[in-house]
Amino acid sequence: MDKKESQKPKYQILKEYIIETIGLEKLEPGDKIWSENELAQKFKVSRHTVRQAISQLASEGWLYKVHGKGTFVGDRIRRKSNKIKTIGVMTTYLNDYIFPSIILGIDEVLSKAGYNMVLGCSYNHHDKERMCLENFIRADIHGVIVEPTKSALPNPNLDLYRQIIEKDIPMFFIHGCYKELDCPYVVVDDIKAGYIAARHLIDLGHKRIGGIFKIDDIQGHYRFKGYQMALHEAKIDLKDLNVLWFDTDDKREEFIKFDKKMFRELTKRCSAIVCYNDQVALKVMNIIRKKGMKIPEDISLVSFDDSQLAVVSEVKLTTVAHPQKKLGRIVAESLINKINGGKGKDKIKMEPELIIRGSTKEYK
Amino acid sequence: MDKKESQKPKYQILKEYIIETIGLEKLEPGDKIWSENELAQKFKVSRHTVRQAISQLASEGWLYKVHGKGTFVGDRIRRKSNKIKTIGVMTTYLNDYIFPSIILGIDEVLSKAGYNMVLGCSYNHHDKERMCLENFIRADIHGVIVEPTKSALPNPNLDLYRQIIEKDIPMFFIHGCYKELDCPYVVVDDIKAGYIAARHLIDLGHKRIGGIFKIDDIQGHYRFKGYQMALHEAKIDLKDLNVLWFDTDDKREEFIKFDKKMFRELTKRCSAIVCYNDQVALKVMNIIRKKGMKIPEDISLVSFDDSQLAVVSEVKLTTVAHPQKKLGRIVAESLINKINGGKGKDKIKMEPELIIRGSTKEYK
DNA sequence: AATTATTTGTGCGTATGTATC
DNA sequence: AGATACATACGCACAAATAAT
Repeated sequence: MDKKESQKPKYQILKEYIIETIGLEKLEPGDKIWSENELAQKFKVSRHTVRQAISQLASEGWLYKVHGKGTFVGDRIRRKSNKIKTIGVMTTYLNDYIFPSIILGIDEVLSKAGYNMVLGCSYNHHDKERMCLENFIRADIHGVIVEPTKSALPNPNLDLYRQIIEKDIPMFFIHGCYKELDCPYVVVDDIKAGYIAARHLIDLGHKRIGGIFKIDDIQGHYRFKGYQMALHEAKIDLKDLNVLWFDTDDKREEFIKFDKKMFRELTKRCSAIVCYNDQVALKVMNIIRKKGMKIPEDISLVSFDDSQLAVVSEVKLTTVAHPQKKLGRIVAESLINKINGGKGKDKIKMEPELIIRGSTKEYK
Repeated sequence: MDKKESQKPKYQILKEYIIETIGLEKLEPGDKIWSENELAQKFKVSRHTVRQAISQLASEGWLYKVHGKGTFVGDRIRRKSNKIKTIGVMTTYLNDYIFPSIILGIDEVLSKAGYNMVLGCSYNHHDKERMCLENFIRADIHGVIVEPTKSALPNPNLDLYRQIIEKDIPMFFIHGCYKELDCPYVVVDDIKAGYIAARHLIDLGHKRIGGIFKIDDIQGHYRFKGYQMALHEAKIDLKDLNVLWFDTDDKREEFIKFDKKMFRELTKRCSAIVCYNDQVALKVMNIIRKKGMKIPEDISLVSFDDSQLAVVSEVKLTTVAHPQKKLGRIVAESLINKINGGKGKDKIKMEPELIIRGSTKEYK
């Protein structure tokens, strides 16, 4: 047993002892520790050895020394890194839609707690996502908030996420989480949201209810699932033809590349459509209007998120609200709590809320 | 002259010599440097002193040591920027208005160049501004982009700005610059913008042209100045009563705290109003509409920025466009250029452009 | 205001251990 | 096996900063 200890250099043992004792004796930052000579006597080593141990601890931030006064316990905040704590935040988009509000909520909490926020944006592409993550890791951040990129698809950047987890850097996902990772998250209950949306239409008497969902996003799948559940509960057959799927690139370029014929069919067959989000609803609204049909008289629309867009057009959108700023605040608070070693809820689901406006109407 | 040198400890002198020599002899990472004994003989110091110098340099990344082999020049890439370069960006607001677009433009350039972006938000208050700046400085960033807080008022945080300048951290302002600092900036030519706005109304035949401007913002002053110039040029007397001023807090809370009577007078006296920005124009529009007057039939409005808000209401705003994303890109590019030691333009003025929509009409 | 004790900072000499070639 | 180079460790001396007397 002596061997194991004696394999370690004496200064190493001393270092460990000092760190341990700081913890045990509950020394606060600024408290004085023993002088070099005291330690040397106590451990029966030379002062040189003590100095080696102490100077290394000092350069690591555990201690600081003042000439002529003594050696003191370092500022605990500075122990891990001299620098201010920084949180990496990555979302799929930055300036659009609900994202500014989410980021605002995060910033409110982080800046109040004295954290810096490093912002990255994946533009919902895996290569950009990878770049951001690499930046985060290199920047030596203290926590991460991520909105996953194409969360319903296999992710090529899981190695980086695992690296973050292995480094014990607290990480929260928002909106969804890669199913391969078991990570804390704050999400809106999208299944419920989908259910609420469809249920609202059913309650209004609609029976032929179509849906447009995003296929590369886990939120799209969940909202679809809720929609499906509501229809099933109401014993309405879900016809595959009534559901259209699109993906990120469709949306960004000119949206709804999917067969125009299919869309025409959809509007003919259905009296109501559940739209993946407000953006989609607006585009659908424009197309329908161009066909000479009216909303909500001819077709009812329900969308998701309650973004600024929802109230922009003449017909305000009935939409299932996303908590936006509140979600930002909650995820930031949870993350800080985790960083400070607190035991909070790991998986948080926020309740969606239906906001009824002008885009839905009773089916006569 | 010997004194100065001898005040420094020997190991310090040695450290400097070693760093210098690496540069002079163009030693590449991986090259071996002299052994501890060689250095000790060469400088006539003890080997212990050499070790002190070398071990510090090693912990700083300049050198690395291999037991039994020797001491080697460290990886140069790791030397200067082991950590990724980070740019601090502070704006007055985050989620509103044109700011998401500006930030997007900055992010596009920075992330492509491999920089991280640390985002801060002053909410246009000096205390928040101070917090952000302190964070930036502590975070050891490589460059700063700032939209000044209450740029027309004396600033209590100039000490921090000066600290940044003294540290030779490249800094660009956007939208305006504190007059006490001589800093690089990228701005919209707000005087010209103000001129264009008023000129447009004059060209439409308006003679009684009011204005609403922001008093704590330098942009407000410049836009007013342009407005003034246009009126003067057209030999229209500028009546003080036709100009209203508001400040940040007015806007944030319930806007236009200024005497309602004055505002009523303004709408009676004028056939057109130049509004500080789209937000103000929308509020003014609402008030005017409540009075039963119509835009642009009864009163013409010109605003600034061409934000998303400009096209939200039924009557789309005639507005002098802010380049938004482009401004973000330009300031980010300029900053990176400066960081890399390039000689670019320091003071950049971007041209505003009038976008004519539905809120202005010929004066009959 | 000067002195003294304490504490860290700098520096030298020496000895032994261990990794590499 | 031996030479070389770094790693650990001890002891000593003096300088410089600090605090208390």
